[in-house]
Order: sequence, then structure tokens, then C-alpha cells
Amino acid sequence: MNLTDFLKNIVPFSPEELADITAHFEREIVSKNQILVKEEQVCTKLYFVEKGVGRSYYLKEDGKEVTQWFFMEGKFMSSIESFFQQSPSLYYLEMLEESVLYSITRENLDLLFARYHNMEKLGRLLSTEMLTRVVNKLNAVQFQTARERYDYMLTEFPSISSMVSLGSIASYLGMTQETLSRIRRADTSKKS
Amino acid sequence: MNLTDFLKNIVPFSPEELADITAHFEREIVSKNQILVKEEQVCTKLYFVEKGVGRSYYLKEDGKEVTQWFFMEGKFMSSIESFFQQSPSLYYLEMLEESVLYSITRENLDLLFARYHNMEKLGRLLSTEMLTRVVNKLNAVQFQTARERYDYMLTEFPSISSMVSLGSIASYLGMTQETLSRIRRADTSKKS
DNA sequence: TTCACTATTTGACATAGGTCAAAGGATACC
DNA sequence: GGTATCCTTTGACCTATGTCAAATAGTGAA
Repeated sequence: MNLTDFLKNIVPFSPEELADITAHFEREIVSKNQILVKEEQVCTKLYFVEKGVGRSYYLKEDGKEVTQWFFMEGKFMSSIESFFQQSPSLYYLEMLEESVLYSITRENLDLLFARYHNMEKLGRLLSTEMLTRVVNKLNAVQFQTARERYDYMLTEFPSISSMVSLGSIASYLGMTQETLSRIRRADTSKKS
Repeated sequence: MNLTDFLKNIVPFSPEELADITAHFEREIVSKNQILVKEEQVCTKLYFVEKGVGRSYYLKEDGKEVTQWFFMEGKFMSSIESFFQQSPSLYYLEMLEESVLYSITRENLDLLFARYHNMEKLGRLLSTEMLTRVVNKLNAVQFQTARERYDYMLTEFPSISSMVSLGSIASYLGMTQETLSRIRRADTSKKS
């Protein structure tokens, strides 16, 4: 999914707006397992994932990684609170594959927000979309069994299983990898 | 917290903008336990809580109420996905006390978004703020013990305990009311 | 004040899912 | 192609929290 097409599909930008907006993004190629932002750093950029997959995660006191979110192709990726509040990030941002990203700095984004009413609208729409996704996950995590949470994940990120490790997915779902492994086994034996 | 003051504190609206914006809101007095929106209904309004407290909740298959969020004074309240996507609400919206609300319809809000760049900015800022709050709750619910989640809640909604029932708070925190009751007991005996 | 009703606390017991440890499988590098 | 490393699966056991049921405390109406 290409940035220009993505933007056009959400808000009816004029060609001039689109050209100016995309000109403020920078193309970046990053390698597998590259860290974009570390915990405690301020996240200075917002990324659009043209190709690849990313995740945000944090380290619990005991050193275990906990996946907070997956960022698929055609989505924006950032440590949101850090980026918007210029506060130290609670999370790491990592690409799980070799990826093509388009990044924009906070200053440039603010400039575009101020310059184009349409851009502000884009920001609002993307933000509410993300909000509803997070709310969905919250409901899954809070009120569903391990089994149901796994099913929820398959609807939110259908192709994730083949792309990332068991442990990353398990911590995203709030369970141990052993539990996830057992759920999968139950699945395969059932469907055979 | 008054609507005009609230708006001014977030975005530097001109006096004319402010007057026009607030003119599109309608004052509503609602009684204790009044339901603003039922499950399956489309939520037609966004509410600003000038006085009172509200909550959103949904009913599990077994009929149990699960609190999804509390809306305190000086906050906006709605069934967000329903309001913005004009889809049937997954939640009930209920006021827990006699309350003073300012409501705006989707049409009027869209009109203001289209009319004022500043209004669009307000929408974006409120949406990202809510997003970070929900993410905080998600992290609490997903990775913390019942005890820690209770502490998280006291920071997010410090005064809530005295305002709403044990059961509402417990389901918000993803635990049973018995567990919450035991946590509280541990607290009081410790602090005496 | 008493009664009826609702909310909270307490206790006994059950269980989903966690922890720890070990065994297989897969991958990649030399 | 062999071996070191990492990832996934499996097993045995444990614990935090849930469930169910009963006792107690609060609250409002008459």
C-alpha cells in the first residue's frame, strides 16, 4: 500500500495538497529486527509502513518483552504518546522484517496540520480509527478467555501468525507462549 | 468545568468561533441512572459532562454488566464508534448521578469540523488524548495484577470510589467484586 | 424505628492459565 | 553436512482469581 493512495482514500486531498504532504515524508529502508525507537527515547517520527511489519513492545521488570501492538502494511506506526507529547517512550518500536517506511517529523507534521484543514481532518480520522481498534483489543483482553482472544487476533491481524514469533503474539494477547501453543494444538487436531 | 473554558484551554479559539461552536450544543439535565443510549441504538450525540458522572457498559451473554469507561466532569462522553461511524452501539451510556450535559449532534459537529480548522484540531487532540488513556488502561488490564489495576484506577479516576458501586468498578477493572472487596480490605487494614 | 431491599464482605472450594523444566524441531553458519 | 542456537511443544505442578453461597451492613420508605 502506497502512501499517496492511502491518504487519498481517507480524505479528498487536492493533487497539490497531496504532493506537498508526501514531499514532507522521507523514505527509509530498515532491516529486520531494527529498532526505531528505544524505551526512554522521545519518538521523533511518525512512520507509514509501505512494506513490512512492525511492533511496539515494552520490557517488564523481569525483563520479559511484552508486545503492545502490531503495525501492518498500509498503517501508521509510532510510539503515539511519545510522539505527540514529546515525552520519553514507554515502548520500543521494532521492525520484524526488512521494511520500507515513510517517516515524518513532528515539526513537519505540525506544519502540515496547520497548513491544511484536510490534514487535520486526516489526523482526526486516523486517531479515532486507532482508538476504536484499541478499544476492541481492550474488550478482548479484559473479558475473553485465552481461546477467544486468539480468535479476536485472527480477525484484527489475519496474517500475523506466519510473520512473527509465537512469543510476540502470546504477549500481545496477554498469555504465555505455552498457553498459545496449546491453543494452536487444539485447533489443528480439531480441524484435521 | 464549563464547556467554553474547556474548549479555550485546548485550542485558542477566537471569541466568535467559541460563540458559534457553543451555540451548536444543547444543555440537558438528566436524572440519576438515566440511560442516554442503549445497546444496538445508534448514538446520535456527543456529550460534554459539565456536572455529574457517566459510564459506558455492555451486557455479557450471561447478562452481567461490564463497565467499559467512566466519564467524569469536564470530559466528553459518547459511544465513540457508534457516534463516529453511525453504527449500532455496543454499549449502554448511563449517567450515575443527576447531571448537566451539553450535547451536539453528528451533523452539527461535522458542520463545525468543516467550518473551523481549529475545531478539527480540537477533535484530533481530544481523540489522541483519549487514545493514550485507553492504551494506559489496556496495559493495566493486560499485564498487571488485580492489586496493581486497582492502583492504576485510583490515578485515572481518583474520586470514583465514592461515586459508583463496587460492582461497576470491579467490572471496569476486569475482576469480580469479591476480589475488589478483598483488595480494599487489605488496604484499610494495612493503613490503619 | 422498623421493614424491605440492595450492596458489600466473607468463606469454602474450583479452575484457567501461569511457572518451571525438559525435550523436540527448525535454522543458520562454518 | 554437522553443530550451535533459537523457537516451539509438552508435561507436572502451582497459584491468583473466579464461582457459589451465606452472612452482614447500609439505605430509604412508611
